[in-house]
Amino acid sequence: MRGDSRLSRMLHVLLHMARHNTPFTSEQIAKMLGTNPVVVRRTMAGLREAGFVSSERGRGGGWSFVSDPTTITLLDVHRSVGATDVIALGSGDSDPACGVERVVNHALAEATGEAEAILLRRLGEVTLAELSTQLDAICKAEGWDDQHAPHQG
Amino acid sequence: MRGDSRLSRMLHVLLHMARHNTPFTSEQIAKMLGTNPVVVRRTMAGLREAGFVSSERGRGGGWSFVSDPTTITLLDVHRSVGATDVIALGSGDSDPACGVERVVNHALAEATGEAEAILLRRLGEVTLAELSTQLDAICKAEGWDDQHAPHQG
DNA sequence: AGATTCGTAACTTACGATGTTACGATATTC
DNA sequence: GAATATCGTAACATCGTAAGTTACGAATCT
Repeated sequence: MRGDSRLSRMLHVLLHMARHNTPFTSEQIAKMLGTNPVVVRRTMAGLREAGFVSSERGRGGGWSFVSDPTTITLLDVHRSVGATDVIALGSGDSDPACGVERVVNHALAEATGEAEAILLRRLGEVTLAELSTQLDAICKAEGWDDQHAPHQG
Repeated sequence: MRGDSRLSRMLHVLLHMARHNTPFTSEQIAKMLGTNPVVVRRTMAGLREAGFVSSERGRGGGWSFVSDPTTITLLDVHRSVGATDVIALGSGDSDPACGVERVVNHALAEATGEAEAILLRRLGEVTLAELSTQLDAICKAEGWDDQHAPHQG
């Protein structure tokens, strides 16, 4: 897999957490995502700042979902993990004297701007609650219990 | 500037070349782009394979535009430079057993897929000839001759 | 006090685009 | 045919970002 996996990972975690009452430790989440507890804390710090989760230290501590899944969109999560530019097509100088560069920059900005706008709009249209509903359908169709579904990734 | 600048740079070069008859050396192009002749050759090799330009070795050699600007779209150039995924939002495992991951992957693929489709469509709708026409307008409005316009970038 | 768990700094690794050096191949000029 | 100009390409270095790792301090519970 290439690029930034933070959004994907955090959605994964949030979906699980929104369906359980007990806190998850960074260790557990790291196993769930196939990564390291420090990476989990680092990434989830953004979710905490956004108010989506809380963390408690010490024995019995861990991460808890403390918000309303119907109000959190994928865009909210995307922003909370501190993602930068999603579209990697750079234009050159931002204030070019060269007319050629100005024409090129403008054409590229048109295309990438619209694509990025669409992406953010789509992310903003989907809530965690909607994903959870989709998950219900899968669990039911395959006779799964979310708690015991396999977790290779 | 962040990300991949190859498309931007190659459009810059192609626009210049399409308006002149003499070949450009890698050295000249490198100065134009603020980079290195080797980078120019490396990137323009893709344009040559696509049939948009040709290169000649030895004294008096260099790069020449050998195609029709009305038939080359920005998408053609984008593809010829060997660009990979433009949208950097990765999903996790491509064939996950975990239902949560399947739901997340699907939601992200929907959003990024549509954004990428829009981007490619837009790039495919603009030809080099159209950019050249826009450039004519700028040159005329500002009393420029393309040959002598400044080239800081 | 001891165990658990998060917070965070510091360092390393991985990867792709870019930059640089070096040298060989080819074409022109004299 | 020697000198020069120019591309072709390999090899290596640099840079930015996400990710992985180690280490240790802070907080909380038993």
